[in-house]
Amino acid sequence: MTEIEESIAEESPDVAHDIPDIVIGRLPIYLRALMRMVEEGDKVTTSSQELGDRLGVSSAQIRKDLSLFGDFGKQGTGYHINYLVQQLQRILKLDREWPVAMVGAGFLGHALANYGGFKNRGFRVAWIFDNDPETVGQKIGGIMVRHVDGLERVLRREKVQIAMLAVPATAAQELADRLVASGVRAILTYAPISINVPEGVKVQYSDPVAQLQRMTFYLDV
Amino acid sequence: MTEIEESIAEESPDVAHDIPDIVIGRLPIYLRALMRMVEEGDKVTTSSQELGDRLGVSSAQIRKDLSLFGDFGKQGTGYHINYLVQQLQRILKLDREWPVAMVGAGFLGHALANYGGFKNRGFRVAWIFDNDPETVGQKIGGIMVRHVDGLERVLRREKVQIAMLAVPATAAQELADRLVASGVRAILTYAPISINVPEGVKVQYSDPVAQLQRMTFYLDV
DNA sequence: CACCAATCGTGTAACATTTCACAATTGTAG
DNA sequence: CTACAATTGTGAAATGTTACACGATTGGTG
Repeated sequence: MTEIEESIAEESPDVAHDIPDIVIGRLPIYLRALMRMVEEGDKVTTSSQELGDRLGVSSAQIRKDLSLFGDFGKQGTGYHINYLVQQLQRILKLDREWPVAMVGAGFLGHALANYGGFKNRGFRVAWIFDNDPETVGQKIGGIMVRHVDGLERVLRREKVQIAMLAVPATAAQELADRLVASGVRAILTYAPISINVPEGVKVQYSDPVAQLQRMTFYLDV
Repeated sequence: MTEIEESIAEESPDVAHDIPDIVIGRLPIYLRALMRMVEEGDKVTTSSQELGDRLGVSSAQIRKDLSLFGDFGKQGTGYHINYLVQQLQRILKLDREWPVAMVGAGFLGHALANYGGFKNRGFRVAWIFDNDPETVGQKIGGIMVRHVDGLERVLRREKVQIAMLAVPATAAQELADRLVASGVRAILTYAPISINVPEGVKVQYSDPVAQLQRMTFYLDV
């Protein structure tokens, strides 16, 4: 699902070495379902079976994925939900709040900057950049929009590692280059174009049209 | 594969069931890059090598993927860009314009409905639904927002097969059920929750937080 | 015309991922 | 205290995906 072209992962101090990226991609999904169970509050433990049923994944896959990081479950009873949430947050380095830069404050950047869903999931939109004089200076979700000219200085100074890119396709590669040059190591881009980044930088793509196109193949006329 | 199976596959009008979904997922990316080449307009042909370099994919993978659908290239010269675009559009059933329903006209649904990028890529936001009396009746991108109560009637009547879902997590499953019951077969959802749908219905997920979480694993602290 | 560089399509090998199936462990009920 | 149902973690088998390597074909050049 997901799109192709991601840079190769650097090693993490912990266990990162031989964990397949495809497994890493499933952990946020597990975490999301587990946090939902916490909210529901009607159970203390769950099983790989129950979790898998909710997510449409086999129980064996969940057990195997989790076993790459440790023994989190208990035979006969399953997984303690709160404990597993904690462990997944630790593995994914979500036991902190990452400041994120939003580049592009058009319709989409505006909507995402306002999105309340980052809270409690590890992220906070901390800076917003745009190149439109009308937009610069306005506040979005309590954050002042800065001119994109100051991007390098701010990101370097604040050691920002994560950025979201919501600019036109024509500007995406240049801005990605500037983000990388400013120390950003993870980019979530909404521009409908593949961008090239050096090794060690991760890119995730979100192109609604490409996602729709992936489904029409299966539709009847 | 035996010879018999091979010839059946060749003659079968419906090649869909032997094609891995992961290949289908790459075709829109190829198409996107090829359409960009068309826009650039400086070349008539391209090669699997050039395309792969742009996308960070091996040339062999591109050749193998395409070869599942036919022989589109020519030894020595590569692929005729316009022809390959046409073929990919045909394969992905993008040689028409699919009407899409947008469910949820909050910040995100609003932004997506306004997004100009659907044009010329096979889609058109044709209906917008919301449950907020303030929003219903307003126009977004020239489309009148209807009350979600009328969803079933409209989608059935218009035979809509594709929907985008931009509603809170708590409402997502119920609305997905209603979409499916109304004949929708492909759902692109922005709600941060896994939804369950019957066989034959495709779902694509776009949860910005999950995508960010997938990258933090690789970041240094 | 003969040669050569470019490039495809593809069989096969290598590698990656998922599923299976079961011993081991746990908590519970009688 | 024992029997049992639930459930994990995991080695091995099955399945799926990618990369390699090469014959075949093409168009261009001398």
